[in-house]
Amino acid sequence: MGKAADTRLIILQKAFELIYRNGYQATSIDVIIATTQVTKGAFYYHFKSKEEMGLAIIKEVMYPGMAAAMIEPLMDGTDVPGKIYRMMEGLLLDNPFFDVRYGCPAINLIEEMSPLSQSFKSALTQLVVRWQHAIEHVLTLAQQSGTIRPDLSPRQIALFVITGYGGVRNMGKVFGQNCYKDFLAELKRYLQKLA
Amino acid sequence: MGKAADTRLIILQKAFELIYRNGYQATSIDVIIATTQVTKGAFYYHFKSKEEMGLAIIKEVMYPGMAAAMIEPLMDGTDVPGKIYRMMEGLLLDNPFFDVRYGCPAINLIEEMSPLSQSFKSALTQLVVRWQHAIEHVLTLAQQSGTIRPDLSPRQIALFVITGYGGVRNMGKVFGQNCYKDFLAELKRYLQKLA
DNA sequence: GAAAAAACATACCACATAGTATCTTTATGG
DNA sequence: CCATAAAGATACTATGTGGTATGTTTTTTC
Repeated sequence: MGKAADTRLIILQKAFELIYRNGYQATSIDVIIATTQVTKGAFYYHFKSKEEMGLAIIKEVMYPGMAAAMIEPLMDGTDVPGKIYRMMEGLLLDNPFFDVRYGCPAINLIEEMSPLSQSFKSALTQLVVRWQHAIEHVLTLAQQSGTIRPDLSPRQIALFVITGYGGVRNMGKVFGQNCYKDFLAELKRYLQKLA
Repeated sequence: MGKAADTRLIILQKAFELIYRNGYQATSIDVIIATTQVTKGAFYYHFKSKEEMGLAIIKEVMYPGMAAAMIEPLMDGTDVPGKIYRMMEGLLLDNPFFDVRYGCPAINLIEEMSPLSQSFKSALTQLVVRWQHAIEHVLTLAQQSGTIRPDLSPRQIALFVITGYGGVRNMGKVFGQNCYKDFLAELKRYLQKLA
């Protein structure tokens, strides 16, 4: 990797962490360049505005990250409710980067920026839609192979799972880690009843 | 009501709306006093800081509001799953103040401020705990009267319902009103299976 | 190895921010 | 009706903000 591409990536990653912990609007360019040791000139050479940097974070940091944690775990294996459950468990309990106090970077950004910026909203909608479609897809396959009931709506179930995730990330901020366990227990019960 | 108490209330209500739409940190004192036509001197006579105003909004505007919309609908009647469902439906579809684009004021504030301020976190935890206890309470009663299964955990179910709410408010920001309907349909299915 | 472009550095600007100091007006109790 | 305190108005400050102008250094290209 060239040195220029390297500083660009440093900015994206550090800014991602700062925004994750403090919010997009509360993260100033000045603290980003302070923590990255990158000067303002370098910053504005790589990004023409703060918004452009924010969108790059979504597309270049969050898209790949969510694919790894939210979609790949659904790929192989046949026990669909089990796969969905373990994907959720992995997200909530095993991911070493996520902190219960700060929730989920994607959910945080949706919450803060969707109403304020159409560009952010579009990029974040993409992200959620991909996840929903992945869940919906494995549910449809399970329905075709007869492991979950045919009268259920995969799209509806996928949405329900996703809303549960978004909500428990929110509740975790006030209740702490304990509510992750309770949520997972009830999610498991819910998923088992799909059969 | 005295004139002084009146301006205090005006500030709380207008600031509540502004924060609901734009977030707490993005809502400046200057725009609050501009939209309320209250001078800065008057503002700082009633609140010693922005944080004190924020906490007053939670306690004096949000507590009563949530009691009316989230707890009272659970009070009378016997069909507990039905009451929980209608409470949720009322919140999502009937409440004329809430706007799908801006989500839920309480959820927004939890998302933004819980990690940043212990005072906000405490006040907001109170709010959520009260709701959870109210739901848990009616579920326990239903369990005692035998209308829902005895092996289920009311606390766990209450948390699951609340997380669903928080999540769908989040998803509404990207998906719009449609996902409210889908969520409600799946919630109804989930609640009926508690019997 | 020099010209050209890419990458970075520094100093600055206009504006917004929360909060304060100091004043004037309005209500209230005797 | 007057003294006193409550309520409100105005001007100001220190700091932070995103962004720019204008430089210097480093890398590429021929």
